[in-house]
Amino acid sequence: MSITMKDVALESGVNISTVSRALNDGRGVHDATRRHILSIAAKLNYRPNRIARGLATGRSTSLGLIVSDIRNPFFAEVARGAEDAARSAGYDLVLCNGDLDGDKQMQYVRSLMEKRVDGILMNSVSALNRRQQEQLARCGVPIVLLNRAAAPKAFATVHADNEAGGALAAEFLLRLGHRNIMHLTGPRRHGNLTDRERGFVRTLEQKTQRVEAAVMHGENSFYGGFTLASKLLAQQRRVTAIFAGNDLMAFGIIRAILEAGYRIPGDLSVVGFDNLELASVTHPPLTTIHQPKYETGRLAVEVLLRLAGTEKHQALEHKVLDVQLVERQSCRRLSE
Amino acid sequence: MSITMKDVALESGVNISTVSRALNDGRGVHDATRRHILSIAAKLNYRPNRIARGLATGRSTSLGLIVSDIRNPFFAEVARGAEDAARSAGYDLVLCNGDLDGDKQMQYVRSLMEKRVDGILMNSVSALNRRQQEQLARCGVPIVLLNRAAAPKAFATVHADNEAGGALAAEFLLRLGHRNIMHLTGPRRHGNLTDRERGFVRTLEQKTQRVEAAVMHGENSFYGGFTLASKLLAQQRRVTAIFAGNDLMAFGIIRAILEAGYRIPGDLSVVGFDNLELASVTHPPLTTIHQPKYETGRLAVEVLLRLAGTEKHQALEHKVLDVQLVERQSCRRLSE
DNA sequence: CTGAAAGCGCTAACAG
DNA sequence: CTGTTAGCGCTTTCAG
Repeated sequence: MSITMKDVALESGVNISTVSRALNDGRGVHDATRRHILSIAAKLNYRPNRIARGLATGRSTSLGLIVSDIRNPFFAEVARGAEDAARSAGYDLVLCNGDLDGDKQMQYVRSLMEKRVDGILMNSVSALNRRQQEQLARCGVPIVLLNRAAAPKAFATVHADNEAGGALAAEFLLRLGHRNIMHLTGPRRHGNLTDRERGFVRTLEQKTQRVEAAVMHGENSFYGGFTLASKLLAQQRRVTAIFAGNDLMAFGIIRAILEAGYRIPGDLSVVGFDNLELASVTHPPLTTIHQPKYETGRLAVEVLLRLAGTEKHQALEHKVLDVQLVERQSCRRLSE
Repeated sequence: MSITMKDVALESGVNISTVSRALNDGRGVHDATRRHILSIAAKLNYRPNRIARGLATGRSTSLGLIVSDIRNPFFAEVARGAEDAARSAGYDLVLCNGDLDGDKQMQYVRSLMEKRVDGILMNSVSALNRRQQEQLARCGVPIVLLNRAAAPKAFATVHADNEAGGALAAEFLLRLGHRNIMHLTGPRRHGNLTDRERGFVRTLEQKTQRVEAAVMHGENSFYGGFTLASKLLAQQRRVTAIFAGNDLMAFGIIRAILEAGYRIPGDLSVVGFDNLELASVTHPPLTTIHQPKYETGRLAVEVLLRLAGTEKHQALEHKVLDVQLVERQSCRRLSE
């Protein structure tokens, strides 16, 4: 079929193992023979078969990336960072959409392990039950998570400081004079969103007594935000500001508010989380908490590759990235 | 290290090849022995090594997906469709970001071929020069493109009817009474965008004589749209409507218009292309040409898998998917 | 510095 | 229906 090392060896008049050495590090091969072999390989247009190489070495030079849904712009950004980092290290990335479904995620993990990936980057394990998490923890492949781990010693993690971000949002809204604030977010027990919620609620509670803050949980998506906000507006509660679990939900919230005939920030202020590129395209442009998404993906594979290098998959790193408030035009100062 | 077929064979008291048969189709194995082997395999928690399998069979059960940039929501949607289809056929998807860069794309192709992927899904080949395209055409792996092929006999294709979409946009704007229309789009010679432009311009030209239509080319991104529109507005030309190459650019255009103090659709109408989920979140909601993105990805993988099945990679299919106008609130009828 | 040889884990004839 | 036997293409000791 295609050109193999054997062909190159035959043509070069050397042994196949010499070809192997020449083509890899090149160490321990006479410089002249190495150059000769290289030129023959080029002439024959030799292409290594990485899958054979993988069988022999036990490594596949590929990584798995399991995100909830690549259509979520946050994950797309992370994926890009991850792919760039993987690629520049010679690895490639297998994309998986876990849909926040424990069984589906485990299927992906199994499939990736059968392909002998050298590491797995995972969105979150909060959709997995106890048994699944343990199974994952001792699967023999390094894993890094994109949210805070429940069990810090089981997995490495790389994520933004979600709790601080939630606190930032709360402080900002309080500073503007808001006292009736809702938090519309995704499902309970969703790693990162839960941390944001905690930071937000805690700050509200400790900063002042006469604050009404309530949380509504829904689907983590554009439609989830839309639905939640529609429900809220129908209740006619006196709310002056909304903190969304993320920008995607904020977009849905904005849409619902505008469709209901209210104005932003005139009637309602809203702040998001993520700082997606499109956060500046809404009307009004969205005030939001910025987190370094691309960087998260990049860092996560760097950590992963470091783990994949060592024999012991220990020395788990836990990187937390800074967040910051990006003030645009979706919030207003409340008159006394 | 891990459990292999040999272990299962030893434990079951049969030959390794019987294990192989039992674990695969199961044909030609006595039902009782098969069940026995399966139970042993389960007990031992046996996991097949797909990379060894790949070496033996010559197939890897994985596909490559090369898109410009997964952060482009259009590609994210396509990728999701592709991944779902691949997964349900037992294949997995290797993600690559080609960045519209010919050399980078070819590097990806080479890397994918070294991993012996069974097929490649590619955004476009218009960034490749003649030599690269030919090289690609005879690389021995089935390829399907996501835009109209310059050489229809070299690659299979799956894409929306971009030319019809461009025509649709033109007809719509003309029907509303617009006569001074600009088309702001991405780089020249960008497969799909070029087709849209052609349909748009052709329709304008043949429907009426006294129409001014001009095209401005820029970067295919949010910022590209923003920049182009800013430039246009600075020129003070009398334009009443803008057709954007796609929604992402339309978002940038909208942002620029609003920032310059104009109103949509009061001062300027704009229509996009793609119908991204977020097209309904802008203010005003964007009128756009819908194309089936998820479906495109799904179909493309199906075509690819069909090609991967046959020995001869011929019988190239060319699927064109319908588009349609989605009227929202970013366009107005011109008073006489 | 180079060659010979064993083997990674699985499949696929070919016999029996 | 099952066992034997070659490999798939490459790496990696171990000798020379």
